[in-house]
Amino acid sequence: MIESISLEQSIEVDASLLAAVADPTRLAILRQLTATTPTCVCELSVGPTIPPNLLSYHLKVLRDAGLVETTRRGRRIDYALTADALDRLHAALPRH
Amino acid sequence: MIESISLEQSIEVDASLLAAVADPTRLAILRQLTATTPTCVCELSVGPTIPPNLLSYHLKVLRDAGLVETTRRGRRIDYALTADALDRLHAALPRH
DNA sequence: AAATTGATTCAATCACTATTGATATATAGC
DNA sequence: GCTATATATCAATAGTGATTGAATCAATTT
Repeated sequence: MIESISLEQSIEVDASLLAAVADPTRLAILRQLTATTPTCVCELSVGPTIPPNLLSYHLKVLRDAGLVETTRRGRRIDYALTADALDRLHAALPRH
Repeated sequence: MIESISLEQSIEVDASLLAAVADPTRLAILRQLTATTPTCVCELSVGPTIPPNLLSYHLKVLRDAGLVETTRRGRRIDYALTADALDRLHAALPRH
């Protein structure tokens, strides 16, 4: 199977994983969840005045990337990092 | 100095650093430079048929992010990772 | 069961980034 | 000096992602 010149599958996957965190709002969310997890959406403070629907959008991007997962608690929804989130992110970057 | 709710400076900086590598072409370049550095532009193979000016554009994004640096060798221009490129990238991600 | 709270979804717009095509610059060889 | 090679820059377009505003859904409270 000749694969020499084309972009490998893992590159596309890794690049889109990195894209999921290459945004100030989402990186802030990720850091906050790394520090204290799980955290309900209402307690995430990632900026002066980020509207709830925009926060929802960014959380969805992180969910779709498999970096966070949710559990409902009453009317709250708690967000937590997935088990392999940080490993997968670091693995996407080259290491010397 | 009250800083509680706003996005910290480092978040914006780190997010844009990650954005520089959150692209399949640039991630491929970065990996190739990690493996064999320095490498002249003409020897970078990051896709089936990437036009030279597009490659130039992506290299400029990496240069502007301070991730790569150049040295001229005849009519060639060699690209190499900067000394702290990989450290800065990993530092931008949270670690458990 | 109506009202409230916490969060998501949808459609539309705005903003940014990647790509293309053409032109320019620098070095080397003839 | 002219031509060819290697790379970069510029302007325009296309494509993608973030933001906004309105509407919806689910769980709780009264």
